Amino acid sequence: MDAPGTPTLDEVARLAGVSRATASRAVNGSSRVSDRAREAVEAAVRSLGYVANPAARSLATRRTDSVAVVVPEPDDRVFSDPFFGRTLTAVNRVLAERDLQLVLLLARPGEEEGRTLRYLRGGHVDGAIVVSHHRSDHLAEHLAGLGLPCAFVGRPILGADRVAWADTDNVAGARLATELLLERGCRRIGHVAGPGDMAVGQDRLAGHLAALAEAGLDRDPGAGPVEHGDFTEASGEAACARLLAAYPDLDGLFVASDLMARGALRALAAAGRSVPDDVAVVGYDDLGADHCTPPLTTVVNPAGDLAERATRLLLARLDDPAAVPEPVLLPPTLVRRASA
Amino acid sequence: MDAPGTPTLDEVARLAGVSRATASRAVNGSSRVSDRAREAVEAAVRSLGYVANPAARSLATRRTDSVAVVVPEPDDRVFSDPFFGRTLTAVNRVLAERDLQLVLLLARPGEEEGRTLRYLRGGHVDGAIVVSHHRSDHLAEHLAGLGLPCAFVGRPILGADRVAWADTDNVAGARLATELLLERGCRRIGHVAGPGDMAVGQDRLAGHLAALAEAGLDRDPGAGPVEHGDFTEASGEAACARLLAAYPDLDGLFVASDLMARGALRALAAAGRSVPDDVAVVGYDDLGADHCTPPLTTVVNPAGDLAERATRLLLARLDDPAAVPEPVLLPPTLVRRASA
DNA sequence: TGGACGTGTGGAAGCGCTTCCATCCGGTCT
DNA sequence: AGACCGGATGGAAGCGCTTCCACACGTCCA
Repeated sequence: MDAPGTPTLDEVARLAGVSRATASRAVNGSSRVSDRAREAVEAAVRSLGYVANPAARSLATRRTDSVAVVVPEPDDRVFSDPFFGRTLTAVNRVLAERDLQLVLLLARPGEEEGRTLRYLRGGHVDGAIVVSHHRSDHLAEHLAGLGLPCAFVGRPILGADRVAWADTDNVAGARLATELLLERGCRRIGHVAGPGDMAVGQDRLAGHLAALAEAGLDRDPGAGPVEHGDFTEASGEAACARLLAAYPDLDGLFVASDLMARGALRALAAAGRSVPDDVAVVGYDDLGADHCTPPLTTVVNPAGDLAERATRLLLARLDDPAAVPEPVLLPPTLVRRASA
Repeated sequence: MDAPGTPTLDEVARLAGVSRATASRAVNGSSRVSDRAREAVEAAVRSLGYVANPAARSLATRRTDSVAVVVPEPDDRVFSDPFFGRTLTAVNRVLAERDLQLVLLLARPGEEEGRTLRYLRGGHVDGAIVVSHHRSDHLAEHLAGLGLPCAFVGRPILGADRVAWADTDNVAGARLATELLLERGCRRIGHVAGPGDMAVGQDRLAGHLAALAEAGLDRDPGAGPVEHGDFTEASGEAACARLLAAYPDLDGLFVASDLMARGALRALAAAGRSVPDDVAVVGYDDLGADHCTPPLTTVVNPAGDLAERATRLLLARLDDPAAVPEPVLLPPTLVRRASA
């Protein structure tokens, strides 16, 4: 790992004519160092090209100065869904403010959360941010049990009271979307829902059904034009096709994510339906929605904000492990474009 | 970083009734351990839930068991260009075989390579894989100078003889693409090129020009219908628009990446040109090319293979630092679809 | 039967850093 | 002038692990 002649703090101290203790204090910007000593050390550091050995430092301080971002999704989704791009970008930016390194932990297909959990327990990181959490991964409970500081982007479906999290109010957002379709006069409204094992999928479905119920369009739970996707474009297309097959007279469609909505638009086009005239469509997320044809009316899910808030919650935990952070819940807003 | 009561190797050894040295050997699967001792240690590890402290291990072994992937691009490109997704997925898979952790190092906008270089020099990782390297980052030279084992995905533009790399033959690929357009009968062929400060941009341009020259369509270097983009969809659209404005009679277009080609198709549609009848288009990469309208004829750039080959080159270097690996150069192939 | 050899084991030395604690020093207060 | 104080400093312990080395103990062969 180190180049052969990597200088150590000892050599810096010797060159600067101070003890290793003082050199360490100078390097770490401690106050209890005279200007004279500090300058000597700084000069020595420069002339030797000294860089502290992170393993040694970490061993002594019991900190690693790095934070894991855990994404229990296959890599291809992470690198194709703009939601993750936004999220990781924001997390990275906030962590960089404090010189913390981001370590991306992806679930690899076919493996349980064992490997990830082992990594987190192994003391490789000071804390974790969990992004796309599913019911079955039990991450909130595991992490709370571990005592590892953590924060969730999106309310955890289990153990939400034991960890910090930031989310948008997905129930309210879905209600907004559905109400818009109702106002437009749609009466046979379908829903391409997110995964049933994620809070975001459940909440958007719940908000949608609540709005329908208020409008007197009750339906039996579990019945009606609802098909689940997994937040990929392909799943949105397939779900929409199933919906059209079962309910050919659909006049409105609420899709639980813009990426799925993009797939749905393709299915609608393939079925010869015009949007919004035959079927009005509302998406969710406002990620790439303006690049669809037609541009998508959607609910804003401020992924960057959310990630930043979650990261700051984590930072607060790192600063003061005793602090019990309040969850953050942001209000949704609707953006009207051409599709509804 | 550690939970308060994290068990140490000492406690494992005590519980197993052996010395710490033996416990260490057992944990690391050394051969020089009796079955009796090994089983006792394994039992102790299980009952205590022992996980080795990576900092301590790394300090003693001078290894970190992690590898950096360096991408000198802004995060938003990394998370939107499918090329990176493929690449990172493949690297991650190969590293996982050896239980190496991937650490993603993105250039943050507005900062020089200082931070990245500091990290690499700091001994945080055992080696590095560099993905989208530009002339000005001088990464090949820096890394070779550092003595840090590394491998490049895509031939480095400077210092290619000092580091390991894997690439496809981009000159040959561009030639293939251009020849196809020529065979089709195109005579006024434009090119949306990649960045001029990357080997891949230069090579694809060179192959294109070589094919034109062979067909007797020489042109002054630097002149003619060539516009550069930066491998984003938006830049492809803009470059194509510039091309159409300057050369309204274009009948063929070779675009140096599929993502840019997608943008180019949009520009062509906006200009009312039909593809392939008015303008035949060939892309490069075969990433999402089949999802374009019309589906894109393109040159296959096997991003996953490339990344895997580069990663294996790195692993070989890690196993035997003295080994001087041969560069890998894969042949390109053409995929015909509707656009040309 | 004695030496050579191989195998499993433990003691102990470090890896490079931080930080507690004792010490020292110059200045201030009484 | 002496006690006192606070800031700067160095010595040394220790973070948890690996690994060199020495040693004990059989085994095997001459």
